[in-house]
Amino acid sequence: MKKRLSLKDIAKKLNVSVTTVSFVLNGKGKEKKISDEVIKRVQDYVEEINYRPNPVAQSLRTGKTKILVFMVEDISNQFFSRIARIIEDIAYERGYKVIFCSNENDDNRSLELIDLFYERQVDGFIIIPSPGIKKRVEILQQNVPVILFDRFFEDLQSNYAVINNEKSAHEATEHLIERDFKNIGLVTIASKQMQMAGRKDGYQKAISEANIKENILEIPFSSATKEEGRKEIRKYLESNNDLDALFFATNYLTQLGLEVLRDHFPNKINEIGILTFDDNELFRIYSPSISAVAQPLDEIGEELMRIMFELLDMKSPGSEIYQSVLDTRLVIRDSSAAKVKS
Amino acid sequence: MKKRLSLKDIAKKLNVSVTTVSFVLNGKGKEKKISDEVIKRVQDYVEEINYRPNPVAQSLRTGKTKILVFMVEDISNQFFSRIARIIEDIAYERGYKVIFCSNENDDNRSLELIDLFYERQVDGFIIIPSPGIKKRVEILQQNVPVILFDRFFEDLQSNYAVINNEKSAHEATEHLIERDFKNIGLVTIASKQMQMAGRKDGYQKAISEANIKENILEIPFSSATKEEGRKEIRKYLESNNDLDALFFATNYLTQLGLEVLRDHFPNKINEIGILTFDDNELFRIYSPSISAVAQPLDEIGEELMRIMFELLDMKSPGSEIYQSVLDTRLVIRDSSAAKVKS
DNA sequence: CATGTATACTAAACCGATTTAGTATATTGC
DNA sequence: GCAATATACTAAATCGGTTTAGTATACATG
Repeated sequence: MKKRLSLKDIAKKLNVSVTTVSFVLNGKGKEKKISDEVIKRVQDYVEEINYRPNPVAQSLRTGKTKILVFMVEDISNQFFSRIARIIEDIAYERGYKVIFCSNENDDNRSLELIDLFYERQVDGFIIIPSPGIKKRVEILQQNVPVILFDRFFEDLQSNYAVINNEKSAHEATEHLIERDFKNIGLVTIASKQMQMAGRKDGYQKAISEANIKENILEIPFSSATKEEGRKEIRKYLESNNDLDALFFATNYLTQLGLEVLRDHFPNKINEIGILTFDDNELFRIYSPSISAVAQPLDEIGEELMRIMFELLDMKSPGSEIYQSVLDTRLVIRDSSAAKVKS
Repeated sequence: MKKRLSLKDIAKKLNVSVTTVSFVLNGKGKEKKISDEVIKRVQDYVEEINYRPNPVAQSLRTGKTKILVFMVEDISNQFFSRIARIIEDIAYERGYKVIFCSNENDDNRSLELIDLFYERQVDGFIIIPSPGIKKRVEILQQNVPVILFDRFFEDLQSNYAVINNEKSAHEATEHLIERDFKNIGLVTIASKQMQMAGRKDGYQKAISEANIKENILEIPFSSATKEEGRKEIRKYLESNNDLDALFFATNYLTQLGLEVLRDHFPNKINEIGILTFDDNELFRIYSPSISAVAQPLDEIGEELMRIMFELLDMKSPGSEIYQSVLDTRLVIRDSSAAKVKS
């Protein structure tokens, strides 16, 4: 494979200066008073040899890399990889590449990754922030476009696209109440993260409005291994025999819950109402199919990129703030059908 | 945020040359006869200001970007995103970043992406090749490390890490036979891709060894939308009422199959044996839990990266070929338990 | 005819590193 | 004491673009 050609080679071949070629390539021919004849010669030759400028050199000079970073908790999680896929498509259409990375919701990892990519001069960040990186985000967004999603910091002005967790959980709980469930348990994780708090609030609000009693299992975050989680849920179900519906605050918990039901309460699965936050294939295919609060993945992806391009097109970062709160969709399936009471 | 410092700034500050600083930073101080005193002064200052060389400039000069490309059909597919996660971790440990991209199993998209990233001077490619890119892979691998996975081209010498599809399908089918299933249907897609062919071969071999009759549904690849797929499977089940077990050749088909069973043959799910290629959460959690041929995701990821680093550490690309065929694990769950025949 | 202003281009600086090819001084060998 | 070698460092080229600041020529104007 022959060596790649450079501007210099082209210039030499055409007997013009590197500058001229560069101007033409960047569409500044007219503006820079290059004659039509030369413009055509350059364009034709460039076409002929299928020349493409070296992006690394361009990045060095311009400080722009046409690379965006998409940082989530764990890219192997459906929710994140689905959005990743959407973002990838939109980015490539505009000539941007995307580097995905997983921060494990760990502050140190997040900070390392941010530094790493900031150094690499990526053009923008889309981040699910781990709890303790507010300071870094604040500084970062003064230098480069940053958009948070899934959650944000209440006391930091920043760009974000999130869903309305409280409203969604409220509606979902109301749905269960409408379907005549009277003793609805919420299974969540003990976490101060805003999206979890919002879901809990929504649940509590609907419960108290209906004048029934709340019943919450908060699984300690530290003991959130699968085994521990299952144990907690099992204990909860055993000691709350009168529950007639379960609302799981994340898909992860729902999966644990379904396993527990299958393995230890096989009859209950068709007697108890089940509703989950975050939809995925599993819940659609499961038998019974599981009702779910579906986040609008396409919308989230599109919104994130819409904001990103607004920010990229602006001259001064930080001069305007974009904040989107999107609505979820309640997907009603068999698991929340009113049950025939025995 | 103050401007980032460059080698020049450091050199000026310390009254040495840029060259000296560069040598020290690259650990060539001793070799280049820089005095211990100067080495220390440079190191201390660099430490103090927490200087990190500009990776873009380094890339321009060295031609290396420390970026790898991981190209799969669709990054939002569990199978791929799980491997992506493993690769990400290993790569970062060695200072490499990974760009993930989805080729949709489309040749044009694959070629575009390859060109795009080759231009960007990425250091290596890990690729699930779409059917028609053999030529490009052949050329590519002469210039940069390339490893194929999931499938490869039979008539092209290349690095790859794949699983033994035939053996896996053979074992899986044997397992069903052992469990006393007598009329085992294979549901696959009509595709000449080697991994699909291998799975079919393994199934057929086991069937003929057991002296029972084969029964194959090949869903045309073109009509492989969800709706079409479900229709095909439904028709198949209706017209093959005597099937007592189903072996799905991909997890995608299994999902369709489970839906069809749930919606149209609700009793059959517990009467019929079910086995799937490619394990995932869904199958573990499903009720009944679904037996599966599990690809060793960690091993695949680790093997890919092991080979990648071998190739990266070599001076001349292409001087050695690495080919790995990994074994799968048969995860036996409830769906393949011997059924009580009525 | 001298001056001003378009036109059509180019030389050279620059981005920030790495690396080759030196140079100046000190030390060693004979 | 003088050439050869080692030591300790540096100037400048290079990677491949973009961009600033010119230059040379043609043409118009008073």
